[in-house]
Amino acid sequence: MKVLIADDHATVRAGLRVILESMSEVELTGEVSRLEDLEATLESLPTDLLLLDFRFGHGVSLDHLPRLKAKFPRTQVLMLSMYQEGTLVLRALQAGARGFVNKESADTVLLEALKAVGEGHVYLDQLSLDALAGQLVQIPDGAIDSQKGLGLLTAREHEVFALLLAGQSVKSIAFQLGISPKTADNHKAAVYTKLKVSGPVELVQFAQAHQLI
Amino acid sequence: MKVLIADDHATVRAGLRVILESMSEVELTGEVSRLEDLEATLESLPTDLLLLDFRFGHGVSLDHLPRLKAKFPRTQVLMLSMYQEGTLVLRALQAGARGFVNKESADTVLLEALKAVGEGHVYLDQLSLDALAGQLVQIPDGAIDSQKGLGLLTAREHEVFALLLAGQSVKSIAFQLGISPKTADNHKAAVYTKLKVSGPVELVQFAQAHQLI
DNA sequence: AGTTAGGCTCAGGAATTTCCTGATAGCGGG
DNA sequence: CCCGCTATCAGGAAATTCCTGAGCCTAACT
Repeated sequence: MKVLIADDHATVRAGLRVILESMSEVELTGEVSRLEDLEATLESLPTDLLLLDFRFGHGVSLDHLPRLKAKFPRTQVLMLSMYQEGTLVLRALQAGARGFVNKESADTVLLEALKAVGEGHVYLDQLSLDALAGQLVQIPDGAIDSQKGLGLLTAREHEVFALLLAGQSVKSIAFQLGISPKTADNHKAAVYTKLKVSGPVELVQFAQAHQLI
Repeated sequence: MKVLIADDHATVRAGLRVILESMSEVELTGEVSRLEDLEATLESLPTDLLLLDFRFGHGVSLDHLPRLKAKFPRTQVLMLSMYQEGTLVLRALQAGARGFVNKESADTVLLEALKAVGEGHVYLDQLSLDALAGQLVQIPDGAIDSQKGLGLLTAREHEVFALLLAGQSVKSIAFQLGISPKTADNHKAAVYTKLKVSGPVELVQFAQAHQLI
């Protein structure tokens, strides 16, 4: 099985190389460090399996996946992600990736993934599978969440919540509502607690998850 | 872990019983052979994991899943299918099932599945995973390039950007990247400037607008 | 009526984060 | 060789967050 590595970071490539060498079926045909070189390399090196960094080249390599798959249909793509890219697993599969493995995973996971994808199967590590399933669920959270989450907010807290989602600072929220910044701050804290979020990022993501945005 | 078996066929139930007995963590609390008895049994027997036949009671048990999940949210459902129900894996996950295993699979697969689902993870056997991925692929028209502000980010800034979207604090980002909090802070500032956002909320919204989450 | 509970308001103060500035070092291209 | 870019670090002022306590009002319950 001819494998090509595509990752910006030399250290990652080196690590992958070591892991791949332990697999007799794998023949590492080359490495690519820049997105610009990827297509040309694939043209010159027939490749069965492309180990593709999720954030390869500046941007999300996902965007290029459909084109790659169209151009090199017999090359299977196994995505490597540095972080927990959660919701992007679905899009990766939709774009034609055949596997998704976090770089934190044990070497054995990567080897399993290589084997599975090489044999024409799909492979997702546990993190990605859980994330994907979470994405797909569309039924149950409604009843529970509306009570455990948004339903708990008081009127004032709802206002603050909405203004926070608009990107307003606590100070300007206080001004708009005609209350003290301290009070607005307290409302924000109450919102955080009730929605079980611990920062603005999670707050927006909560809203996004509940289609409030 | 309290497990309940729901399957029409006595032979299947017997087989499952044997397999389950080999797992020390599992406590088999009961068995249900008729769909009509399922809800009543779940009410009387607190259940962590429901082993549910895909074709339980004449019909597709999938249809009842959303209601079951709403009524017994803490009960995780592991679906057992007799045939290759391919296209239905997606619907099962959407309906709230946490796992899908074919009865043809080896006993070890079922045990793995039980363990994973019991620990809060999702489990799909190879057949189901492949089927699911097949369902999801959609090779779209043109590759979408979302490289407006993103292209401006350096590699390091991309990493920081990704970690910020994961809700991490600057401090923990610094720790993960092995750099000073001050440096990470500077990277964050650079990201803000280049993406023309002025706070975490706008940052997440930028990501959302560019389909990065 | 009295009591209790919950919501809204405010603020003190410590800890933390942000924001701006300056500075050093490596690396690659002209 | 110098210049620009990147990565690194840090100082210090300003702002924000986090935790805590507290007063007031209304609604509900006894």
